[in-house]
Amino acid sequence: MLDIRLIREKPDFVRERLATRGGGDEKHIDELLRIDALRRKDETALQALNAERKKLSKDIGGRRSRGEESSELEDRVRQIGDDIALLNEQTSAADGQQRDLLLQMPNLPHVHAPVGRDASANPVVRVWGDKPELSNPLDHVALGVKHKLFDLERAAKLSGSGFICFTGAGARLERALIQFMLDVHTREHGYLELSPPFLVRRDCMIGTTQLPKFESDMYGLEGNDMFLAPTAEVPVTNFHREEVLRAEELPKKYVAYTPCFRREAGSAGRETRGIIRVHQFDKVELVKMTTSESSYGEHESLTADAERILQLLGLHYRVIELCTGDLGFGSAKTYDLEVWSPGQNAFLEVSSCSNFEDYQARRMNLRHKDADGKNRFCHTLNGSGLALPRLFAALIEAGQTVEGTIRVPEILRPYFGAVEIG
RNA sequence: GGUGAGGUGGCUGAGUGGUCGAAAGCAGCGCUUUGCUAAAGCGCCGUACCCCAAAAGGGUACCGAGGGUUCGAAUCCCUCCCUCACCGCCA
Repeated sequence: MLDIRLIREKPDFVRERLATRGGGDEKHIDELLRIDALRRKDETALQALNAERKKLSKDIGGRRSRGEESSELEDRVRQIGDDIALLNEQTSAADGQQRDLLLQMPNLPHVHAPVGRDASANPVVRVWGDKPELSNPLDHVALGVKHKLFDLERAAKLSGSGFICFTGAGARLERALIQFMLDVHTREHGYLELSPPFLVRRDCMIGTTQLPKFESDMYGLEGNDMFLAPTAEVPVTNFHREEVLRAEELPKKYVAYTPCFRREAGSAGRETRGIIRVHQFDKVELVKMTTSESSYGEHESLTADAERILQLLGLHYRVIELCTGDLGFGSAKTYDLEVWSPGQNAFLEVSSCSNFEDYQARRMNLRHKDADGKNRFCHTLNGSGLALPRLFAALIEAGQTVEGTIRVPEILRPYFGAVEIG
């Protein structure tokens, strides 16, 4: 969430930055300023009353211990107590309103973020590799059916549409990719592997900004106030919530494999063919916690770490930067990695690498000591490294041969156990 | 799920209604002493917010969380969360 002091001191700057998102959030700044001013006025008055009560109560204690009369003092304090109760209610109401508004307000896009309305304005940052030359390539659904890599009809019988059941070589390829990616990130890129819970508390979902605004996209548990994590970002970024980290232990670098659960409410019929958009999918996620000074450098290297997977697999991809209108709620800067899908003749998003600056950290109260011993909010970053179903789809489409088999990249051999499917 | 014991500052740990934001010790920082190391002595050493143009300074809140009792709560009562032990159940 945004720093109320920044809003107070530079409201025009905040308004201008928010306006680049095009979501109309800048309109709430005046309301926020009004509530903030009211809150501070009431808080000051409340503190004066508390000080008076504190002093008088001590006087009463002193008088009583000397056996003196104190009833008129007690009456006065009782009166003050009533005033305090009233003011207290007002200030905490204002405090709650302020917090609610701040939680609904997205992060400020970085000042250098490309300005644009939607995805069509996202600039391509770089391209790696070339499109494979395939004549009349099959798409991943046809390949999946042909080689019995997954069974969508039976998955629907179990859980409805939008679920995958990988089968045979498909299940093995899925597992091989997970293991391969975890090994690269832990052994070559220096991330510490976590295997976190998949169910998380409401506070964690607020911390990483899935809540309160996007609750309808989440799977919640009846009677438990817990949620199925929509991404490992939630448990991993919240791992150090409410902690004060030492500067020398930063950056923290974590990698985690988890399944991800998303209702995808409202997206029925959109990109829903095959395994491209589903309610449950596997993902390997990268998370970093850094200082404000190093976060943008760490953002570049995190993105490079995710790209490395596609390079090792020999898959053609491009990196785009999200423009202000397409940027995620909590992000200040995001690169998306898009892998080439020969079957669909399109690029598929397989990773989104974001710098949240201190936006999530402020919600989670995640801080670190700086050189002066002061507590400062960390910067948090994350990126998929990578998301499985789309990677899987691109991989089998790109690997298909004229003989009708699917070539598996050499580097997966130790994990998959074979170089070919079919 | 049941019963019992607990949750106090970076750590250990005292504190059962007032002068307690909290003893003491450890760790940390500064100074003094010292041939180095070590030791000793003295001082400093929580967080958030509010007031103040700012600094200096002042103030309020916080002893797991939230309510309640009281003139006054770390301390008494209630609910919840968490930890530990035992029982039940169980991969």
